[in-house]
Amino acid sequence: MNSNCICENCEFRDIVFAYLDEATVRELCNNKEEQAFRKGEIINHEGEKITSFKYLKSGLVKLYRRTPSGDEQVITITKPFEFVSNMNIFSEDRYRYSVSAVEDSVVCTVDLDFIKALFLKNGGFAMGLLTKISKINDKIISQTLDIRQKNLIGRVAFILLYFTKDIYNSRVFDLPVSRKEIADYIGMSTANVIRTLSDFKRDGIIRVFGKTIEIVDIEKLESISKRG
Amino acid sequence: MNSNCICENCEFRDIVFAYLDEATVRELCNNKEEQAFRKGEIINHEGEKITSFKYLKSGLVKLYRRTPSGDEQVITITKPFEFVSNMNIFSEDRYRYSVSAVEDSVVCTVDLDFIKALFLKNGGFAMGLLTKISKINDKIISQTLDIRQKNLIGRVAFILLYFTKDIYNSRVFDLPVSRKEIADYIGMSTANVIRTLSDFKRDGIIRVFGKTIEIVDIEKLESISKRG
DNA sequence: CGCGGCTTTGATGTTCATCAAGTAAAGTGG
DNA sequence: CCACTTTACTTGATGAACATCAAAGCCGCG
Repeated sequence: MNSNCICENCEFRDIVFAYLDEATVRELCNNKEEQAFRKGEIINHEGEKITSFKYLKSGLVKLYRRTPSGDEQVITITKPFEFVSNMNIFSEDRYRYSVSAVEDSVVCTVDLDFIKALFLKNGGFAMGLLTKISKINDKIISQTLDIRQKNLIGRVAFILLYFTKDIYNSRVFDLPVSRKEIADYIGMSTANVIRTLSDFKRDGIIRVFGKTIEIVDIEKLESISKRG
Repeated sequence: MNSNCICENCEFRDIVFAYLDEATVRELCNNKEEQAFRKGEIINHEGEKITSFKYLKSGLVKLYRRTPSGDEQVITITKPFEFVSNMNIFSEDRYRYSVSAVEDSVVCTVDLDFIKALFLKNGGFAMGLLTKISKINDKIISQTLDIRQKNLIGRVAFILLYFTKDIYNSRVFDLPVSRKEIADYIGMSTANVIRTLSDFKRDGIIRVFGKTIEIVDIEKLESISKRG
C-alpha cells in the first residue's frame, strides 16, 4: 500500500479526475509515481515511446522541438494543472515534442494503459480529459497566432505580460528562461530580444536586475502588445 | 424516417463512428442534416454559439480568424475526413475561429448533445473522437511550427507541396484560394507570394496558367522547402 | 582568479513589407 | 452581349524591420 497516498486532496482531482470515485482515486494513487526534475532536465524526449500519462504537480516546463537546422522552437511554457502531459498521448505512440523543466518540477506519472482503461470505462472522466486536452491545444494555437501577428516589440511585450499575468500573477518575477529561450519562443533573434528589453528599461516600462524583472507600467505594455 | 440514410457506407464511419452499432448509426443518420455550401460561404463564424457537431463530407475548407487590425490569419486548409468540425467543440461553447468553404462543400451536421451523449456512453467512440481531434490539433501545430521556421521561398515551396501531395495528390491542380489567402496562410505579404511564384515559374520549377498550377520539378521544391 | 557561457551594444547587410502603377480577369447592370 | 466597375494579380522601386556578426562586459563556477 502506498502510504503517502494524498491524491484525494490533489488539486488535479478537480480538473481531470473529478469524475472518479474514492476507490478509483486510491487505485490511481497506488499506480502513480512522483518524479522530481531539476531545472534543465528533460522530462520527455522527442521520438521517445509514450508509456505513461504525466502531469505537472509543481514547477514550470517548456514544450519544444528541434528543427532540422538544429535550433530550438519553444512551443509553450506552462505551469502546473494547466499542463497535462504531452497532448498527443492518444494520437501517437511516440512523443512529437520534448518537454523539459525550466524550474525545479515535480511530475506525477501514471501508466498510460491504466488511464486508457479509465477513459473507456468512465464517460465523465473521458469528457473531462478531452476538454482539458482541447483547452491546452487551443491555448497553444491561439498563442502562436497572437505572436505571429505581432512585430518585435509587441512580441516581447506579449511574453512579459504572459509571465506576469498568466504564469506568476505578480508584477515582480524571476525569468525562468534565458534570453535565447525567449527568442526561440516568440520567433526572433536573441540580440533583438535583449535590445527590446533594454528599450523597455530605458523607457521606464520595466526594471531589470539580472534575471529578476519588475513590470513598472503594465498599461503601456498592454498597449504595445496590442498595437504590435 | 430519413429515406436517404446512407451513413452505413459513409467513409466517415471508419474514422470516428467505427465503434457504433447499426442501430446507433441509423439513429445518427436520422439526426443528421446535410448542408451544401458554395465556394466562399461561411460555415461557422467566430464567436457564434456551437450547437452542432459538423464534419466535412466533400469539398475543401479553411479555418481562419480575423486579427484586431482587421486582416485574416489562415490557420489551416483541410479536406474531407481529415476535418472534424471545429476542434474546440468540447472545450468552449462558442467558435473561436471561423470556417469557410474554399471549394463547394458538403457538411454533415449532427446535434452536439447527441454526440456528447454518445461520447459519455460509448468509450470506444470517445477514444476514436479524442484521437481524431488530437490528430487535427497536432497537424495544425506542427504545420505552424514548420512554416514559422522557414524563409519566404521555403514557405511558398512548402505550401505548394502541401497542395500537391496532401490535398490533391496530383502534380496538376487548381489553386482553390487567392494569392492573398496563401499569404495569410504562410504569414507573408501578397506581393511576395506572387513574386516567389514568378521566380519558381522563371526557374522552371512550376508552370502557372491562371489558377492552375503544375509542379514540374518536385525534388527541387522539396529541397527548397527543406533548406528554407 | 581565470575560464566559459550568457548578456549587452553597435555596426552592417539582408530580407521582407509597403507603396505605387499598371494589367488582367471577373462580376454587374443596362 | 457589351461597356463599366471592381477585384485580383503582377512587377519594380524604396525603405523599414530585422538577423547576423563582432567585440566587449558580466557573472557564476571550478
